[in-house]
Amino acid sequence: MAAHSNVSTATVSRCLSKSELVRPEVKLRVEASILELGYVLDGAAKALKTDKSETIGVIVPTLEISSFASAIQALEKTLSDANYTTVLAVSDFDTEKELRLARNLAQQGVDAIILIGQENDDRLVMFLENIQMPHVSLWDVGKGSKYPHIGFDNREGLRQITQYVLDHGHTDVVLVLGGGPHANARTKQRRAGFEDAMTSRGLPVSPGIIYEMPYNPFSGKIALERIWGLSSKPTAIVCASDILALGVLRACKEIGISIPNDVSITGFDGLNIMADLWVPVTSMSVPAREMGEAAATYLLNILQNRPTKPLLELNCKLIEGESVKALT
Amino acid sequence: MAAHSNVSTATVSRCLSKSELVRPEVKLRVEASILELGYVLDGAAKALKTDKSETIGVIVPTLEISSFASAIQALEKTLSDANYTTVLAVSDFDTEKELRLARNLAQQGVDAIILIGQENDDRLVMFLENIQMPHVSLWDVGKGSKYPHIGFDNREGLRQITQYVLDHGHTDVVLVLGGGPHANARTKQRRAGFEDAMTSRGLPVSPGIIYEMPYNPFSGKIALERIWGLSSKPTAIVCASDILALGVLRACKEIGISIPNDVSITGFDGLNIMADLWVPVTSMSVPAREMGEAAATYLLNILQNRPTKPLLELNCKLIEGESVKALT
DNA sequence: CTGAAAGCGCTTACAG
DNA sequence: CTGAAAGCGCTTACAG
Repeated sequence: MAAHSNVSTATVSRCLSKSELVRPEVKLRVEASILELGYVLDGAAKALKTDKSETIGVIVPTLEISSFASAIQALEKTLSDANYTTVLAVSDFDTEKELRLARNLAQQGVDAIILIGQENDDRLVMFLENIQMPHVSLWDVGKGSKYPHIGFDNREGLRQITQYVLDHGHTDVVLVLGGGPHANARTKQRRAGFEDAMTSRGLPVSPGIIYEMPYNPFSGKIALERIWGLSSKPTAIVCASDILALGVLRACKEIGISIPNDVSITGFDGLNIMADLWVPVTSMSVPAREMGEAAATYLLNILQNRPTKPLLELNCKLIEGESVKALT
Repeated sequence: MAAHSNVSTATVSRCLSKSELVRPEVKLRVEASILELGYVLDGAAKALKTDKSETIGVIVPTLEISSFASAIQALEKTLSDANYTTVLAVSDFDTEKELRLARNLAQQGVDAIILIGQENDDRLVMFLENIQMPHVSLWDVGKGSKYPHIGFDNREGLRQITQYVLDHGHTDVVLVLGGGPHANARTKQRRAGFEDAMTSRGLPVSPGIIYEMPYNPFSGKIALERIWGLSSKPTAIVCASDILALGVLRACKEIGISIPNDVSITGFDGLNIMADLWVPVTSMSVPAREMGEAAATYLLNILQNRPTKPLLELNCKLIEGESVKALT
């Protein structure tokens, strides 16, 4: 390569960097050789020398939740516009796998790591701190954490949507919550938000009105069946996530329960299809793209030594459907 | 690191590889040091030396089509189980960006590249062939291409679903097709499949019954408005993708067109929410996970010099909804 | 403006 | 079973 254009490897390197230290005629010669030989710079060698890979890792529980996919798409765009590459790892809600993936990404040489919708496991963040890997967590404002977070207030969001239900005259309300083995900080906050709204109205929150289930669409069905077996049925079911709401909805359809006439339902996450379901479901839209973009921008700032503010709180937005009936 | 456990770097390296050439006691000492010092192997140096990064690149048009996300999730799982890392790039349906991303991935040192739902651009595959980068394309069986493909027969799939519509007694059928700037081989095949079904029944296929639109949900709405403005309205609208069908469906709801009473609709892609829309939409399910898995397995075989078969054709599956009315 | 040379942190024949 | 040494392909002071 260098030989082919009669220059040193140093000059080739300078041509490839922005350096305008190279004489135009030489540069042209080198560029011709690059094209002719189909030369592709070896990123590994560059990374070894410079200790920068221009690569950022993302760990996400699943791609099958469309708001996670949106966030990733947004951050990938921001990174790729800055000539950074996104390295993707899917943890499948598995704390151990998450750690393994982080270790793997670190070894792979990513310059920073973005954690999306992370589980409630300190070891991961500790590991990143130990190896001094820049990082930021999304989907949570990380109250009480001193590590960088970009997210929204899950507690407040759930409080708002519950309040919306209460404002429609419901007093007999249950909560369906993703939890069990997947319980994480978000889950706890969402539960707390529900409780906030209830108690502020003087409504009792007995453990019996909270259905904590594994996080998948089948749980919604199981929850609905249990709820519908009660002697005194609630008038509204608040779901802490759209996936669960979808499961509840499907079960209602099967059994022939009419929404919102027989029971009202709300979701949370603002999945873009909630409005298109057979009953448009009232849900809370989450700032997915904004979080993705903000995370990418934040880390690019860090890596390029620009001043930046680490902890950012964005807003949810209530999306009104037709799944909540006003009780008079 | 090597000093800390009183061995050479060679021995450390051997401990990290599977090599059982190291005495157990030495190995223990080294492992203790690794833990104590929080040592993380430098992947860039390893890649430079071995010319393997154990990293595979994926280029996808968007993550916001859930079948693409499913495929990626499946392939990521397969790769990560084999200790490979997935590098993600989103092309946004942009042929130029796609090329840029491929170049970037190559430079980054990925060992192979998976192309998902690629545009009809030979330059990309040519580039990969030139630099001898192993690759495989998904979402198409690549009839007539000598390069590795894993996919399904788009033409046959569209033929089948059109046939299903015709079998329900429809003779006045139109096709809504993603195309325009995003026209690709798939689009052409789907169109051909529609034509196959029509002509096999002796039905005419005038250009006027094919609505080729940009690929997004808004197009569905525009198409529906144009179709509904016709003096003689069709009894069925075949959509070449679920996203378009969703757009058409939304427009019908707005205008107050009842499905399937006023008009029948079908989709294509088998997005997992089609069955949950306000009218469950008959669609063709695409083997997304299977393609993702097969692609990962195929490339792992290539990279590890195992014999493997490159061109694989999987099957679609008709998912019956309630969006097609039987005409008597 | 350009080149010679060192060195990034690994792996791997080669000796022993 | 272990170590000394070469070398992977870059970048970057340092000279000139």
